[in-house]
Amino acid sequence: MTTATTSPSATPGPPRRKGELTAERILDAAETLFAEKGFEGTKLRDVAARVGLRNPSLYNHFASKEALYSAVLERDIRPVLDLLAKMVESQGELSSDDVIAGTMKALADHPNVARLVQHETLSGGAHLTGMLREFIAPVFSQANRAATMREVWPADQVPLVVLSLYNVVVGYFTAATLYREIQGEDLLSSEALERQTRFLIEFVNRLFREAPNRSPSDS
Amino acid sequence: MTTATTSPSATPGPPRRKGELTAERILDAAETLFAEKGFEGTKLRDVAARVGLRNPSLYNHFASKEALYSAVLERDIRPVLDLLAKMVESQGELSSDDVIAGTMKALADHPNVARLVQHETLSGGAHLTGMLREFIAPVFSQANRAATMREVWPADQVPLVVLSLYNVVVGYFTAATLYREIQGEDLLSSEALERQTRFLIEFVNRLFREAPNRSPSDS
Amino acid sequence: MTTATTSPSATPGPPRRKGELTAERILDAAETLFAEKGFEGTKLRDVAARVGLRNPSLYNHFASKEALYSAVLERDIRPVLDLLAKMVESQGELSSDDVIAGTMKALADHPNVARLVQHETLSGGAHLTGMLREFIAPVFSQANRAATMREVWPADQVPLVVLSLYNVVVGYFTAATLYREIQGEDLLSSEALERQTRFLIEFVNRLFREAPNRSPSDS
Amino acid sequence: MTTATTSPSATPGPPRRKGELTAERILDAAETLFAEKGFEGTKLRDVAARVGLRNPSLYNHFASKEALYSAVLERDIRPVLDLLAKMVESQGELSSDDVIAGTMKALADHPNVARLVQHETLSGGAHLTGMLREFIAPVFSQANRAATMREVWPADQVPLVVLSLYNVVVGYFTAATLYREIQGEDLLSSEALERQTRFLIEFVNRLFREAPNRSPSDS
DNA sequence: GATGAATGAGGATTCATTCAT
DNA sequence: AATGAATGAATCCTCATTCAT
Repeated sequence: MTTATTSPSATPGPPRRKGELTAERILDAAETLFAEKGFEGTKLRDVAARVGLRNPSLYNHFASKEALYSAVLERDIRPVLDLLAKMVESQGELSSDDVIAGTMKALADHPNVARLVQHETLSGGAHLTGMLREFIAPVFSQANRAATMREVWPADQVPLVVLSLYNVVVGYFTAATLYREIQGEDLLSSEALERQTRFLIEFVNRLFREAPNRSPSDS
Repeated sequence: MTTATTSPSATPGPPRRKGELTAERILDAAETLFAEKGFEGTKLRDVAARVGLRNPSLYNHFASKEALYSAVLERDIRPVLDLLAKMVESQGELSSDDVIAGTMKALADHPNVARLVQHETLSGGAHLTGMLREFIAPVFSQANRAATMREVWPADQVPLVVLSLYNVVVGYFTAATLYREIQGEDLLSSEALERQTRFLIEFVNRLFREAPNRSPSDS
Repeated sequence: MTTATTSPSATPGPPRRKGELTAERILDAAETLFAEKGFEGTKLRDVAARVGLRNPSLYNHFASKEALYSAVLERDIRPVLDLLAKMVESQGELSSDDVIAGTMKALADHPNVARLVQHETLSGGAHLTGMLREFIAPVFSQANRAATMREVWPADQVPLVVLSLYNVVVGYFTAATLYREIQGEDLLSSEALERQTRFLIEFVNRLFREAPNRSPSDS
Repeated sequence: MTTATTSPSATPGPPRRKGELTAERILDAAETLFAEKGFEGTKLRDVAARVGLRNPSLYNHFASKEALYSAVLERDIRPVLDLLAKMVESQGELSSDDVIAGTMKALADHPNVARLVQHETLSGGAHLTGMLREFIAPVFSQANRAATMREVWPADQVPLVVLSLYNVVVGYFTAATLYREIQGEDLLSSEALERQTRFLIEFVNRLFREAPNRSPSDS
């Protein structure tokens, strides 16, 4: 009906990457819905409808709802975690400001990532496959180490600072929808995102300031 | 069965109201499940099973799944919001430390509240009745006002501080389940909660500390 | 709630026929609903609500929904059939006008009877217990005999005349509800019922007129 | 399974539209059951079973039980009403005998129509869509006008004659099931239907015969 | 006699998934 | 690659009925 692939064998140029494109569009639609309604709340029919397909067509691209969900997580969360991992590793070369700006940029490009992660967090992360889990612990560990090095917070509170920062960053995106409805402002606009980035830098600055005489040019 | 009505006709103290108790237990079970799986992910059968009932019995106490969900939100969120509203109102009399400690205590008593709210936040809050919504905006407004008075943050970032604090507080409970699984520590233990409270006080302290000559001469 | 039998043992006069009255009121409510919605379409809850009772209270008066339905049929149809049977038997003494007027009066007193019978007729009469069935055949037979004696209609059409008369009489009440809604007139008002009675007399008159010279004073 | 698609790929004539056929068969099954048991008394499972389907498969063809019921009414009643409307309009060209014969033929082809209409009539016609309702009033009006022109019945009784005719025609089909069980004769056999048609013609004939000096000199 | 609570049976509906086309 | 049709499993919900109070 919608797709009228006239002749099945004539297009010579680009070998009809229509399939890939469709899969991508399915992922996009699924990302949006999974982010809003979670796994159980998302109906494949709605995903298909967003792409202009019927329900069963999704199975030409993904083996199951679970597979689709995993693919979304993989596609969306993986890059962010990779980025974080990279930042955390080469932490010596990057100022914390750079890390913040970089993270914010990564999340701003895929605002649904934060919401997907929140859903997983709420439900205990049953879907956070091992692959992804392996990333989280290291990231937290590294962050803990970095925070410890600042020698500002007592050891037993360092993980709480890290968790707080995590929540501030993630929560910003989580709250965006409701915030707009209640406060009337779009937290995902580029201005808002820039402001939040600036804010985060100052925010972290304050959290780790003090100590002897640590100037920002210190690290 | 579960309710130990000792003697069938003698209980003089509390008038036998097995019904109310059942409703309460249903709310408890529903709270737990809604908090973990969200509205769609929660099956009424599971709720009933937790109370030792069959599925249809729930309808003797709540008209529908929606009604049950609303009742849970109402019962759980309302008191917290009331508390917040009260605190925010009598802001002059309470130190910010008291507000923090009070809020933490309220949430610690009902750790699921934060998760329920997060679910609502993610899905756009379609279930947050107007009554409840009316509370949210004022609380944020008051918090904004209070934060503004500190004259620490520029006006356009005050809401971001407030939102961040909100996310830190709520996110702490949201992350508890996953945190335990990954970090092996129970954030809901009384020690952890006390630590978090202490941390939050210092946290806020730092965020609003009188700007210690923020590096005009510094950089 | 509704029934406030103040003291359980004091009323000396009439030995509290409240029970009977309740049963009667239940029958009334059930009659109305069964007539409108049929057996399956009628919910005991609705019946109870009409009497100001809760669902289970009906079981203090009737053993089951089936029993209640049978009781309604019994109470309502029986007298009409009895009347018909009596009329048909003593046909020599009654003019057809009297039979018509009598039947109409009986049905007018219980306008739901016709509708109950129609429901049974439509569904094949599974509930028309033997008792009631025994009545129908004789009534039709007698009516056939009476009609045959008029020597107006050919033998093979006599049953059709009888059936038609039956349908005219019963259908009048059946159509009342819809008729009012569409034509805006209440067929059950006393004026309408009188008019219909007069009409029926003339109607029958016409159907059986002709023949030699049968005058109304003939019989 | 049920549909004998002789060869799976050869049928040249009618383009394979198994779907439409299935929908048609569902309508058939639903018609039968709705006619007998009414809306509430009909279980979708039974409808599906008659077509050799499982319950949920019906939803591939009709959105809901209500939609299925409406579709049945629409499909079945509409043509009959259209026919009546047409007849009533071109009343000048058709003898009343033709109208009677035509109506009987239409109803004989779909004997369930009368029963469906009776169910609706009994329950107040909540399901008769406005579209269909619009037809009923005109048909009655036209019939009233036609009957009035005969100048046989007094004005206030004309609607009663029309209603009676309606009841005689519809009631014949309504009573068929029970009649067979009690009288042992099938009113829907072609002989019976022909006889009834003949009867109806004579019946109407008598009802509208020029008043043969109705016994002014008679009594 | 009335009712709150509980429930087995069932009924409409949804949904993920399969399969033939 | 897309889809109409079919379906098993499950879900929410209704209802008649029971029972203890």
